[in-house]
Amino acid sequence: MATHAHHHHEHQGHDLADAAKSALTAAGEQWTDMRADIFAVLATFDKPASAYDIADLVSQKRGKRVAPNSVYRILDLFVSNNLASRVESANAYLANAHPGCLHDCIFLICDSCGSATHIDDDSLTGNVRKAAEAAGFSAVRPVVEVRGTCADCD
Amino acid sequence: MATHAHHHHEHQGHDLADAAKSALTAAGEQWTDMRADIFAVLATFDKPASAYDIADLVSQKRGKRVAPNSVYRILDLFVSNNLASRVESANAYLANAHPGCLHDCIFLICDSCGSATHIDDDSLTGNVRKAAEAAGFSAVRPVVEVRGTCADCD
DNA sequence: CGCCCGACGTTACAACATATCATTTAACAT
DNA sequence: ATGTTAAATGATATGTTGTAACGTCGGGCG
Repeated sequence: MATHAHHHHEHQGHDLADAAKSALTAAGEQWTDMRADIFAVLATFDKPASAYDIADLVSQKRGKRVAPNSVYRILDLFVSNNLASRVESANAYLANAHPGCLHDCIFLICDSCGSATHIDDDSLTGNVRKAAEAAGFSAVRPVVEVRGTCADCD
Repeated sequence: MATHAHHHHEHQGHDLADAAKSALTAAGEQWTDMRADIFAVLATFDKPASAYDIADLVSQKRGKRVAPNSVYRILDLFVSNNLASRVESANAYLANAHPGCLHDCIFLICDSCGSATHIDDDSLTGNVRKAAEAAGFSAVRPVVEVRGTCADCD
């Protein structure tokens, strides 16, 4: 794997794991071996990873079966703390490249190769929030995803 | 439930079923008893209905087990022809109040009561499409949903 | 009639998610 | 060090959602 291409403020590899650890501990949660392993595996994916995918890989890595429910517990924790996002239209998860920094994420998922790219557009998601609030909704959490075909698969 | 509030151009009840039938036949598809039953059941819901919910109700209605499989097939057909929409964040389906008329729908789903409301905002979804296309995606299908708490549950 | 094709039935299974309770580990006071 | 408590994880079971594969039935058409 290449070493750097440090772009604007995104982490990757060990750097990313460190950032995740910091964000989680800053939130008063523990950074356990299990959590580290699950995060590490999740971070290797460039497409949304299902809890079962992760469970399998972590099981291999540890030489001991890790049950899906353990993975779900930790993924939920990650999502709550912005270390990861759930991609609703894929029933799967992605590591967040900028833990601790919170956005309403927009995901583009390629129906052909399954890869996902992530864009932030706060004005766009802000408008989604506004529209929901105008309709009387509160505590809103936008889910903005786009299914389509990526440039590589075109 | 109130009786009317005929707003701009939405169908309901028998009227809606008729519109659905027209739209489907216009697309060269058949309007069978099974399809009519499934659509009728789907249209009774004011919250996203799972394929299994529908299967159960249609089974009752017909006095004969209808397998989820059959329901999925027909729901897929409905979705393809704009008679219904899939709500990704709920793994469930909603009848479309204006069959034949195509929009990128925005759904607001209440986490408390589960009800869903539907809004159209073509400029908003248009911007989502544009953002995806700017990122090199084609044949895009926006998924814009908002989880939150509705006014009634507030 | 014989053929094809679309719709639906049947069965089986794969994939995703949660509930419940037991066990282990960490934190901390005694 | 040891007991107490709460958090984290393990184990098992089950519930929910979604597909695959193939069989049957009935209508349209040569």
